[in-house]
Amino acid sequence: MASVSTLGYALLSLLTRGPATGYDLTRRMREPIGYFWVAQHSQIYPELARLAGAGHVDVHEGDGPGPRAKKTYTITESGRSTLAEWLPEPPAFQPRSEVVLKAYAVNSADPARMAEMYQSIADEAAERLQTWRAELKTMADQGFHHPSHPRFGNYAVLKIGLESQRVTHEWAAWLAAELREVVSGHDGAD
Amino acid sequence: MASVSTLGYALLSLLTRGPATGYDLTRRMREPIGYFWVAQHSQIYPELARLAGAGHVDVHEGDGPGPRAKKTYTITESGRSTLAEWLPEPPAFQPRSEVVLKAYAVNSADPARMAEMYQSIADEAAERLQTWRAELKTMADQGFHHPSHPRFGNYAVLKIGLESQRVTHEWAAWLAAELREVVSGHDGAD
DNA sequence: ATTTTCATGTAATCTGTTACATGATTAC
DNA sequence: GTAATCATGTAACAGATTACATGAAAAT
Repeated sequence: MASVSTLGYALLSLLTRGPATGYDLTRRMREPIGYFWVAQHSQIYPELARLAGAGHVDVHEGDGPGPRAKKTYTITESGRSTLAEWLPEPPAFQPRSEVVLKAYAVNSADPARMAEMYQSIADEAAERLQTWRAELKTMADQGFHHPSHPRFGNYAVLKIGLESQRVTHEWAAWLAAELREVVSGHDGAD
Repeated sequence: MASVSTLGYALLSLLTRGPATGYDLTRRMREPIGYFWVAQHSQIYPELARLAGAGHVDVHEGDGPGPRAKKTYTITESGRSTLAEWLPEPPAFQPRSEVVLKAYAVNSADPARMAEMYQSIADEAAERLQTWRAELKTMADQGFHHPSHPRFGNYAVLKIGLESQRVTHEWAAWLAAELREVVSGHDGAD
């Protein structure tokens, strides 16, 4: 009884949205769950084979565009119940942010260059914030914001994605401004 | 010229706060940078050896409590400049949150149990929020909030940590409330 | 004509976790 | 006396990234 990895559960979650090929899943792993969970196709293909071996997904082979057959995966009852058991278990926190790590060591580098870097982070976050805000609105218009809607999960993920970008934007902009103050020389003692 | 891993840079960052043993670094890797970067001692010891081999840290061996010598590491000029070059480079985003992944699949599980789980997450975040708020105040009282203070990095990390917990708290509480509504049956159509 | 998209796989490498292993000193 | 803290290491395994490899069809 090979236990399922977190990536396996991520794939099962994606397959609750409907059958898909490994290729499809690689793309779906970007929006919106990809804002919080990433995987390359080289990781996805072997994992799908494992899930199929465990009976959590069914495979249908058809003609492919390239030299190999195209495989469409469908979640099975076993897959659904395995997923349902895993979901309410207390999830692990997994930090690890290079953005924040660099802030920890911020005074070990040139403040002007660090200010530039954090300003870029702030700008990118602001852009994402705008895009995702529009996406969230579209989802709400489609009724995804109702907790019983089958795509409520997409809505919930985008919602925290939005808030995370807002926090990143505000924090990075603050940090960039503080660093620019150091550069300009007047430190503004309070 | 073996290039330094992200963990290596994390250790160099910690060593800018002063010399330390691998054991010390394992503990320092918890507060506050540990809120955003974690590592076990089994990963830290070999990495310190690599940094020493590359000349980024100096080692001083002394009497240890156990069968082996106690090694105290100090960052070198080479270590400082390597760190300073890495810092302004655009950092990689590394998502990967089990908490959010589970939200993506939230309607594949029992809503009552999921509501409980997210309520726990919300409660834990609220607790951390309180603790970290107090810590941030202590830091500000010590002058860490000035960008030229050698421990400004600690302050900056704690600041985003706080905001992240706030967002997690609000989002998880919202999600738990929505799920409880599903359980109680009246969905409140808008 | 060339690039992008569709589609699947493997190999080598790197990163990270869990478990094993040792032993002195200090606090309860 | 027992548990926690100090202190360092290795081995086995699991998870993830980068690069290699193939090839048709559609779009530019």
